[in-house]
Amino acid sequence: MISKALVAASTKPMILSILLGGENYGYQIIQKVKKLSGGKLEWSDGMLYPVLHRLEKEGFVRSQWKMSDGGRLRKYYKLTEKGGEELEKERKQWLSVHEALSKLWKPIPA
Amino acid sequence: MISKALVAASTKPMILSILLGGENYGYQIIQKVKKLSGGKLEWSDGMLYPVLHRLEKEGFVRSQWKMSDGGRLRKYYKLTEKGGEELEKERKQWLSVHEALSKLWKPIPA
DNA sequence: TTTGCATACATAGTGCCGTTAGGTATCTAG
DNA sequence: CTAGATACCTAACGGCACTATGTATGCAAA
Repeated sequence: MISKALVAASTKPMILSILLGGENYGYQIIQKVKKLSGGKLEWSDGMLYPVLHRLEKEGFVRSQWKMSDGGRLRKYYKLTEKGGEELEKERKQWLSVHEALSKLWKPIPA
Repeated sequence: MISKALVAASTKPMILSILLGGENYGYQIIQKVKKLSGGKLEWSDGMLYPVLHRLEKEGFVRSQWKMSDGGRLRKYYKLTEKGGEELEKERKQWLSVHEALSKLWKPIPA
């Protein structure tokens, strides 16, 4: 179980990073996150869709309804240029914090 | 500037980690965080004190008023055993998420 | 000496956002 | 035909950082 705060901090960079690898639909993103984390991160759909809508509203992703081979309608999301820039900012922020925490977790400082 | 969500996710592990190295008072924690992050993380006191109170209420830290050499009263916080266990949980969660993100950020997968 | 800044603690109101819960619809397997 | 997975959506609730504000002390510059 991952804490709420940590989920909140990782959703945006995680989604943008996944979309960096190509377009995905919502349900697919949930499955990828689960697999990527080895089952530790299990997102609910009720959490994901509002985030996707917000990201689209802010111009970081763009969506498109498409018919899958199975004749099923899905909403695919892809990263925009602005979203790519945002991802880079998010990534830098994450790494800054991670670095600070890593310093504290290293038993023997240089 | 670090996003609100990322700050929220890192405050608890960061504070507990700092207290792992010995007792500290509030203002001191803010300064250490700033230094540790190279100035990227600048916590406001209005954010920190409620967190410390909450951590104490939950039994993760214990506080004690002490007179400093300069004759100044300060509230020192130290990690409890329970707080140490909590830190370990927080650390594992953080590393899980970090690992998942790292996979997405590695251009060439194995 | 008084003005300003850093130090040092505290609380209240606001707003964001994950969580929980509930709703609709299609596809597949038993 | 029915149960579960797939696939999308929204509303109410609660936790928590942020901002603003208040109090008090020590120190240095004007």
